[in-house]
Amino acid sequence: MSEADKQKNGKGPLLVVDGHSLAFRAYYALPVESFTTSKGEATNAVWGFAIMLSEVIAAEQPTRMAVAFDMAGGTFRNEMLSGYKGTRQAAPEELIDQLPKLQHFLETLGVTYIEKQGYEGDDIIGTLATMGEEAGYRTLVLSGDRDAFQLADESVTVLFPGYHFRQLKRMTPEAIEEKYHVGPRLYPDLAALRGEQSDNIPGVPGVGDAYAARWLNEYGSLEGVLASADAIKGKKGQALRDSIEQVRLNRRVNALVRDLDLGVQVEDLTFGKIHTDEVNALFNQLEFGSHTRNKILKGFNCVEGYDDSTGTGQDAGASEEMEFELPSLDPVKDAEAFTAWCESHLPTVEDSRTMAEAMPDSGPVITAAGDGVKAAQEQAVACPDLAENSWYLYAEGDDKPGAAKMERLVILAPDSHAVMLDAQAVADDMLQAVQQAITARIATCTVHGYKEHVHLLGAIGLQLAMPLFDTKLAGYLVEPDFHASNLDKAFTHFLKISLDEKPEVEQGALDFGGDGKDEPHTLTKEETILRRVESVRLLAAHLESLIEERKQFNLLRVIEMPTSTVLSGMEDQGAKVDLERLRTMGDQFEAEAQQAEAIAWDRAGAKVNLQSPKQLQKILFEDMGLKPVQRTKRGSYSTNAASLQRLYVSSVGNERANDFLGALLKHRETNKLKQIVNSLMESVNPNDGRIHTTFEQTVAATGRLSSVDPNLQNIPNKNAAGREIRSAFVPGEGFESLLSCDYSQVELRIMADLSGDEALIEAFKSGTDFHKYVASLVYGIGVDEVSSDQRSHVKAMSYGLAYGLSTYGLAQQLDVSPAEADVLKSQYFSTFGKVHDYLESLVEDARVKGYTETIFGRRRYFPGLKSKRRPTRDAAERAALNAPIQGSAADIMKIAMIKAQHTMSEAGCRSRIVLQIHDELVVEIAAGEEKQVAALVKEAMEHAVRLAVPLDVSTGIGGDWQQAAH
DNA sequence: CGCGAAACGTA
DNA sequence: CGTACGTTTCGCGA
Repeated sequence: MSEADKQKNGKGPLLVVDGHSLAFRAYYALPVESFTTSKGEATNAVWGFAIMLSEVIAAEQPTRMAVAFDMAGGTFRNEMLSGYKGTRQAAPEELIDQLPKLQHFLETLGVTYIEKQGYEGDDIIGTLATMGEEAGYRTLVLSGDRDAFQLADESVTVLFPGYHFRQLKRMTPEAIEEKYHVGPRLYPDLAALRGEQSDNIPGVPGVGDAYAARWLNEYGSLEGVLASADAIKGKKGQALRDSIEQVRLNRRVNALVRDLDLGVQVEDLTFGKIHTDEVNALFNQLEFGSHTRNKILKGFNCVEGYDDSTGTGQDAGASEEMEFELPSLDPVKDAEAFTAWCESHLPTVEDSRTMAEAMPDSGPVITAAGDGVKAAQEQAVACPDLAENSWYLYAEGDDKPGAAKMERLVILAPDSHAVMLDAQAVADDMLQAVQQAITARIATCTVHGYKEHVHLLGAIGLQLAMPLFDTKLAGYLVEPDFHASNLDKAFTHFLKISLDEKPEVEQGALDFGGDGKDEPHTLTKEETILRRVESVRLLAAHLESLIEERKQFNLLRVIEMPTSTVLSGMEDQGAKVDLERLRTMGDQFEAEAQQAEAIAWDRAGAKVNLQSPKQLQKILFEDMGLKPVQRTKRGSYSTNAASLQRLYVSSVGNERANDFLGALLKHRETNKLKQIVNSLMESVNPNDGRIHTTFEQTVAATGRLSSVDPNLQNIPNKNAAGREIRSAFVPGEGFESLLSCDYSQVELRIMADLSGDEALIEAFKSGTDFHKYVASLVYGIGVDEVSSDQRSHVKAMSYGLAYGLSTYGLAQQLDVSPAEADVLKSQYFSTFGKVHDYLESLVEDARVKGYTETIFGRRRYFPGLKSKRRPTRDAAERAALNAPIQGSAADIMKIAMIKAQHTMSEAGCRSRIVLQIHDELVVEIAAGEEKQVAALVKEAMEHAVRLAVPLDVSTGIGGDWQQAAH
C-alpha cells in the first residue's frame, strides 16, 4: 500500500464492488468443472467472488462496503445503443444461476448490495464513489469493468483483476496514465474511440489505445479530436470520420452517472454482522470445504465464529502476488555477465549461510524417539519467508535416471528477474559459474521436484545439494491423495487459478487481457516457461503457510527432502543385473508357457487366447459347462487364479476340463514370469548394464515409496520359480556382494507401541517365535502346544489387523468357516484389548478430525468417512485404520535410509543402497566392506526411532539378491 | 490411440 | 467382503 493510499482521516476505506463484473470474471477465470456441487450446480463464480472479496478485505481493511449489481430489464443505455452488451446478455445459465446465491452470500455476511432499476452497477458505483468522497472516505472500487477507470482520482483507486483473476492491479490515476497515456478523466474518451470488445461496443476500426491516446493528447479531448477529424490523415483518419456517430454514442454510454438517489448513507454501509447458521447452510449447499470457508470468513475477520479447526487461514503472500509482474528476461551470454547477474539479484552467500544454520539438518538430527508426533513437532523450525528470501531453480527436460537430458535451466530471483539458459549450449566456464551460483546459495533455493532436478542438472554435470523448499514434496504432504501429474496441474489445483496460455476471451463476454494490449496476446515460448517458474513461486508461497500451520516443516526438511537425496543417489546408481541370466530364464519361462499353451489349446479344441478372460469365460463356462465359483466386480465370471484353482480341484472327474485348467494355471504363472523377465531386460541401460528405476516419492497416499519404469518393488518372492528372478540382480563391477536387510513385523511393532498394549509389547520382548508366542496367548495354551495351524491362523490375524480385516475375509483366507474366524477374532481381541481399542480410536479420531496422522505428523484426509454410501464409508474406515500404521512404517524406513546412507558415507564406505522394498533395503557392497556395512545398515534401521518395543532387522549377504535372502 | 477392467506381482 | 502400489493385456469405442 503506497503512502497515497493511506487513509486521509483515520477511517478505513470504503470498498465498492461491481458485483456483476466480478462474477463474470470469476466465472470465466475458474474452470467450472472444478467448482461443481454433487448436484451439478456450478459454484465457480460465487467461489471466486467470495475469495477475492475476502482477500481484498484482509488486505485493505475497509470499514464500509457495498456491492452494486446490474438489474434485469436493461438500462437507459440499451435505448441508446442497440446491441449494447449483447454478449453479456448471452451469459450462460450456469453463471446467471449463481447470482442469487452470490447475493444471498452477501446477505449472510451483512454486506449491503444495491441494484437500481434502469441503471447499471457502474452507475451505482460512480454514485457511491462520489458519496464516499463527500463523506471523507478513501474509496476502493473493485471492478472488472474498465469504465470504472474514469472514477480514479487522488482518493479513489480502482482494483482491477489482471490476467490472473486473483491478481489485482491498483489502478490509480498514475497507473492509468502510465498504461494508457491519458488520465482517468480522458479514459472514457479513449474508450469511446477504441470501443469495448467486452461490452460488444465497436470503436474506430483499426484504432487501439495507442492511436486514441495520441489523438487525445494532441487535441485535448474527444470533442477536440472529433472537431479536428478532417485534419487527421490516412486510413485511420478516414475510419475516424466514418465512425463519429458511433464514437459520440459510445461516449454518452460509457459516462457513469454519479448522482443517483440510492437511499443509503455511506456511514450505514457497515458489514460483518454474520448470520452464522445461514452462512453455514449456504456453504453446505455450495459444498465449500473447510479450507474455503475459513479463508472466506477469515477475510471477514470472523473466523473464530466458525467451528472448524482444520482451516488453513490465509493465502501466503497474497498481496505480494498481486503486485507480481512476469519476470523480465535477461539473455546471458557469458559467465562473467551471469555471475554479475547473480550477485545483483540472488540472495547473498551470507543470507544463504545464515539460513542453512537455521534449518534442521538431515541425518543425525533424527533421534526422535517414540514420543511420535510431539517429538517431531517440538523440534519444529519455522520456515523462513519464501517470497522474501528464496530464489527458484527450474529445469525442463527428461529426468529419467541414468538417461536424463536437460533442455533448459531457469533461475528466478526474488526480485522477479530471471535468466534462462539453453542446456545444450552451455559453455564450460558458464557451467562453472552456474555451479558456483547454485552451490553458494542452495540453502535459499526453492524447486518443484528436488529429486528430478538432481537428475536434470546431473545430465550436464551440475551437482545439486538439498534446497530450502520443494513444492512437489510440500504439496504431497499437504494433500497426499492428490496426484499432480505435472507442475501446471499442481499449480491449478492448489491455487485455483489456471495457467492456461489463452483463456477463451476472443468472443467471450469479458476481456481478460488486463495487460493493456488490444491484440490477443499469444505467449512466446520463453514467456510460457517463465510463467511456469512463476507458478512455482506462487505455489511455494501458498504451500509454505499450510506446511507451517500443520507443523510439517520438519517432516519436509528432516524426512522427505533428505529422502530425495538418498533416492536420487539410488536411482543414479541403479541395480546391476546379469543379462545372460535373465535371457536364459526368460527363454525357459517362454518354453514352459508355450508348452502349457499347447496343451490348453488341444483340450479346448481351439486356439483361445489364454490371456483373454472373455475367451476363457466362454470356454470354461459355456463350452465346458463348468459352474462358476466367483464373480468379478462387474458381474462376469471370474477367471482369476483362485477361481481357476477351485475349478481345477472340483473338476477331477472331467479329464478335459481338468487338463485344460491345469495347463491354464501353469501358463498363467510362467507367462507372467516371462513377462516380468522381458520387461526387466528392456529396462536395462545399455551403457552400464544396470536398471535405473524411478522411486516415486509423492504417489502413495500413505507415505510409502513406489517404484516405476520398471517396478522393482514387485519382483517375485513367493514361490521358488519366481524367486529365481532375484538371482539375476547381482553386484556390479567393483562390488563384491549384495546385502539385504529387512524389518520383521514393523507394522505390528508400531501397533504395539502406539496402542501401548502390554501383552503385545511383552510378546515382542520375549524373544521367542513371535507368532507362536501370540498363538499361545490367544489360545491360552503353552508355547510348545501350539499347532502349526494355530500359529498360521494367528499370524494371518496379526497381519490382517492393520488392514481392517473382516471376519469374512479372514475366513476366506484361512479357508475356515466365518464362525470359526469370528471366534479367532474375538479371542485375539480379548487377549490384546488395547490393540482393539487403539484401532477403533484411529477411525474415531479420523472421523472427528477428518484425517489421520503418523508418528511424524504425516497426514492423510478421509472425506469418505462422511459418505452416505455404506461401502464407501467402510472402505474409508479400513484405509483410515491402515494409513497411520503403514505410514509410520514408511516414515521409519525413510529415516533409516537417511541414517544408513549418512553413516556409510561418514565411514568412507563405497557401498550404496540400491533398492528399497518398503521394509527391505538392498545394498551393493564394495570390496572389503561386508561386515562393516552390514552392521551400519542394521544399526541405522534398528535405531531409526525408539519405540516401546525393539525394532528387529534381519540381514543376509550373498552373490545375488536371492542368495542374500535369509 | 486412449481408456477401463481384469489379472497378478510386491510389502 | 483386508491396505498400499505398477504393469500388462484385452477389448471397447472414438
